[in-house]
Amino acid sequence: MLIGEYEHSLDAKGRLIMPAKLREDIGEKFIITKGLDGCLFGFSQNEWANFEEKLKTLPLTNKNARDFVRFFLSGAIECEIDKQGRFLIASNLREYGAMEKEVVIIGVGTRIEIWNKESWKAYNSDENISADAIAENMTMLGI
Amino acid sequence: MLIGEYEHSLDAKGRLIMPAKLREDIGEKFIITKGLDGCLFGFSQNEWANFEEKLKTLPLTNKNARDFVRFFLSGAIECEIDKQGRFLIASNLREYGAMEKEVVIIGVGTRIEIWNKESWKAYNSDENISADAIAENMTMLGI
DNA sequence: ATGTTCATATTCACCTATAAGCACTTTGTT
DNA sequence: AACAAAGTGCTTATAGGTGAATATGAACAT
Repeated sequence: MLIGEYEHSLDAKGRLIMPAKLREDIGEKFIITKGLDGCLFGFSQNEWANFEEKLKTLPLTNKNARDFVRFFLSGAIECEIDKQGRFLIASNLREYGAMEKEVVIIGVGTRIEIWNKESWKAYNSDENISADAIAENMTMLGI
Repeated sequence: MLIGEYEHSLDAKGRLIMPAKLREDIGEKFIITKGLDGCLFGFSQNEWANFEEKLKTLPLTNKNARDFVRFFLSGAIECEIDKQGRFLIASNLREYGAMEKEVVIIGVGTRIEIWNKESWKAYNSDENISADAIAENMTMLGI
């Protein structure tokens, strides 16, 4: 189970440390791709395989399906963690996530998310995320 | 599995580097043809065989189906990657894709797509691709 | 407090993939 | 035969990716 929030920084070549606590669950090789709300998603190979299976069933003739598949597959790349615990974030993904130096990595159960630190702070600001609203949704889900 | 996004440029003779990460999966010889949404499609020999099979099942009696088959088969050409990792894009296909110099190659699972860089940027603009639509599709697929 | 260990940050050096230029070959045209 | 156009192959330069070494700093044990 991928959980927690970790602050780290990209090196000059765009590499990032995978927090030690996530390393085992995410695996030595994993996949990152464009996510929602301006972050990047990272999946373990197992989780990604599930996802790919679903994408394969979508019809080529449907424009909406093409868009969806293009978004995730063209944005995806396999990463490998090096001996020092780092992995490279491809330049197009760094650009998509507006990442320069300080980033936040969070565990979200089945995946990790990589955020530009500023975006993460903005996303978590009171205007955007309120504990009350979250509590309300919890009730809806019967938690 | 063909994934990722790569920016490269055509040389003066219309040749293009096949990104190192796609080279193994696409094979030394592969097929490119006219694609949808203004790009070119590229298939490995295996995937092309699959695709041809599907085209064969379409009813010749249906004008739409005839058009569809003609579109893909008439545009198709076999390409070979040279020692330096490049392949030639036939001039009619370059013309179809409005390609001059800067192009983007993406992996989309079973095929690659070759886009004029400008068209790709336009395709990915907010007006065209909405996060809401993607999120909705994700929910539908149970991701 | 001091020393030890582990995780992360930083720097540098090397190597590979790609870009770009040029020359040669082939093909088709006049 | 001479030429132009298109295709092929080689060479060199460079940016970006990769790996190693070292520095920093926090956590923990003595």
